This record gives sequence, structure tokens and C-alpha cells, in this order.
Amino acid sequence: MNINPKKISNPQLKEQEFSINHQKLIDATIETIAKRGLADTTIAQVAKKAMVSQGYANFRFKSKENLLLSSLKFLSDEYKNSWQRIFEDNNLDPVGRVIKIIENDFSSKIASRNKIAVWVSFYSEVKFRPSYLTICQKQDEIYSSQMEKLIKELNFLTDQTFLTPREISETYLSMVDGLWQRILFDPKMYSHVFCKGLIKKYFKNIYTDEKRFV
Amino acid sequence: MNINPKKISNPQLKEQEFSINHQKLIDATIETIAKRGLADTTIAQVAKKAMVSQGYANFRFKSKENLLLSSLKFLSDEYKNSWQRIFEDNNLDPVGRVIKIIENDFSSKIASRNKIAVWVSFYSEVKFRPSYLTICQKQDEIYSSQMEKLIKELNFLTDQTFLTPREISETYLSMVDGLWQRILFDPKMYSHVFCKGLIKKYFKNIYTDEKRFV
DNA sequence: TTTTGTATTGAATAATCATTCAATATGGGT
DNA sequence: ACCCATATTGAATGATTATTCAATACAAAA
Repeated sequence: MNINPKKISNPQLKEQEFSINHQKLIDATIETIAKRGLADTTIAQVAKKAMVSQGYANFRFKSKENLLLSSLKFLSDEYKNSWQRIFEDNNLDPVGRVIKIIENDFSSKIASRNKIAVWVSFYSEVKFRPSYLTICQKQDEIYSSQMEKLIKELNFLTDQTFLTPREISETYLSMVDGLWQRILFDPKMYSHVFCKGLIKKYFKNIYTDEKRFV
Repeated sequence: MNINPKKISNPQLKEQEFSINHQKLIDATIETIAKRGLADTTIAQVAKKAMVSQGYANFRFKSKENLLLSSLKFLSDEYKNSWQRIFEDNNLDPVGRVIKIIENDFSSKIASRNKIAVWVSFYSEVKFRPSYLTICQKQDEIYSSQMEKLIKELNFLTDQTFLTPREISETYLSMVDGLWQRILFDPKMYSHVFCKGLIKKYFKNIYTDEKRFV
């Protein structure tokens, strides 16, 4: 018996990847990992949450592994887009851009405990799944180099010379990763306000004259 | 057929936890997680590496879950001991102590890619296993408060007043966690030398007069 | 040597799950 | 109204794996 009404495929979209069911399954995967962990995420649960049959989920993504990989790619793209929007905003000066970056990195959309749990689940498998590693490494490279360029502009406008742009950007990115992890342990103590404050204080200590790093 | 010679139990040690097989199994568990990941760690593999039968591993630890928990506890204790040794060394002044802490946190014993992989595997399950969370939270609390106290002493000796001890210690601990994670992604770029240098530069920037933060 | 209690084995069990696929549903074209 | 291509189902399959437990090995005591 076919309970669900048939989903109409859009012939314009040659790429399967954009169909409704495809995205429903990816969303359900992320939700399931967030709620139960990667180890306890089964195709049956994901399919149930996405309201399709178990067989369909597998058929659609060819394998569970591929479904997980697609979900990681989706998360990675989501993060990239939010970051990219800030860099493309021509109304921002370097300081404003850094502040937006910090605020984005600890926004409720990006740094929710659920999403962090999903990220860390994938991180934990990076050593064993080359495909995960590739995505995470590429992501890292992009943000490292973009952040470094941004700090270079910032240093150019100030008399800060002791720390190199590379050092500042690596320190920033490490702090973000570390704080995200700590949100997992204790989301109350490591509130978004606390994390943003800590990082702004770091920048304030470097660029003492800049009043916008509260 | 019983291939292995019987292991002699030491009646002095009432606590089962100290027998040879107990430790062999924990070591094998950590090695297996490091090599294959938490998801692909089976009792059969652990038992094989520890050179005991599969049944015995389960009998000894009551359950796989308990074996994993014991392994996490072991790792946690190992870290605590290395840290504690530094705090009990009365020959060190605050600066020397901070430097030792940094060097310990990126020593090959503590910050090997294998061990970090194991840590992150457990971290990734923290949201779903209260027993893991408890251990990680407790660990975090200890280091936060000890580090804060240490920085307080350091501030007392210098004219640094802008950053509070709490802020410095939280920043330090976050950076360490973040850098560890990055070692997973790219151990060559995030070499121990690089990580230690980055953190010392952070301290050097705060305590500009202190020449030992190279 | 024989007995006895403990340590250890390894094969059987039962549960869980990814994957497959034959059967069915659907909706547009004719 | 019928056909056809595609979408979707759901039950069956086979692989993997934690857990159990009856059988065996062993060391020390008697």
C-alpha cells in the first residue's frame, strides 16, 4: 500500500540532488545524529523521520555512508554560505567584518548544541573516512586563508605588529573550535554571550584602540 | 583448548581493576579506537589485540559499554597525573609552570594523533551518554580552576590587568582543544612545535616583559 | 594424586541493521 | 481508458556483533 502521495519530480532539475525527498532525508539525518549520535543513527530512523520507507532512503542515496557524506556536505555548505555573505558585504570595514564573523560563529543557527554535536560526530570519524577528512580539510583551508587576509587588512590599519595575521587567524579559529566543543560539555557556562565576549576581549587586547571590540 | 597460560591473580589486590588482563584490555581498547574509530570497535577485535578470548573480555567488564567507560577513565587519569605532576613541582615559579603545562599539552604522549582521535571519539558521544559527560565535565572543571589560580599568581607578579585570570585560562583551554582537533585534520601543519609556538606567542603578547615565553 | 574453586575459552544465541528487490502505486501521454 | 516509465514500498536476506554459558584448563590445597 502506498500511503504517501507521489512526489512530482521537476524535470528542470536534472540533478537528483535537488528533489524534495533528497533534502528531507538530509534534514532527518542531521536531526537524528543530533538526537541520538552517529553510532545510533540507523537508516530506519532517518527514513521514519523523513516519512519515507526504509528501502527508499537506501535506494535514493545508494548507501548509508553516502547519505552521511551528503549530510556533512550540506552542513559544510550552510556554514560556508553564512561566512561568504559576510565577506561579500561591501558595507563592512575589516573591524565590522571580524565582528560579524564572531557573531556568526556563535549565532544560534551555527553554534547550537545540536549542530555542534553533529559536527563533532563527523570530526571523530575524520581519521577513518578519507571522504570526511577531505571536506573538513578543505573547509579549514578556506577559513584560514580568508581570515588571514582579513586580519592583514586589519593590521594595515593599526599599529599592531607583534602578532602576525597568520597567528591571529589560527588563534581565532582554534578558539572557536575549542569553545564549540565546550558548548557540548556545558552549554550554560559556555553561553553564546560568554564565548563572543571572550573572543572580542582577545581582539580588544590586540587592537587596544578599537572601541568596537566591546 | 586453552592456549594461554593462566594468569595468576594477586590476592593482595582486592580490586579487580588492577589485574594484568584488565589493563591489557583497556590498552587494547584505546589502540583499537585509535586505529578504527569508536563505531568500528568490536569486542572481538579488542579481545584479539589483548590476546584473550572474546567471552572473557565481556565477562571481565560486564559489558562493552563498561569497557569503553573504563578506557575513558584511564585516559582521563593519565592526563590528570601528567598535569598534577607539574602543579606539585615546587621548583617551578608561575611562568615555569605555565610553560610546562603548554609543553605537556603538546607532548607526544598527550597530543598524539591517535590519542586525540580517541578523545574526540568520546567527546562526540558526550551528549548521548551521561557517564561520558560526567567524566569530561569533571575534568574540565579541574583544569579550569587550577589554571585560573595559576594565572592569578602570574598576574600578581606583572602589570597585566586588562585580561582577567578567568579569561586567560578559558582562552588557553579553548585554544588547546581547538588545536588538538586541528591536529586530527592536518598533523603536519599543526605540528607540536607550531601549536606550542602559537600559544606561547599568545602569552608573550599578554606578558610582554616575560622573556621565557619565546 | 585427587579435589576444588577460579580463570578462561569458544561456540551458540539473539538482536540489530544495511541492503536488495519484487511488487505496487502514480500520473502523464496517447 | 489504457499504457508506460518512474517513484516508492516493505518484507526478506545476510552480515555483523554483543552477550551468554556450558565446557575446559589450571594452580593450589589436601
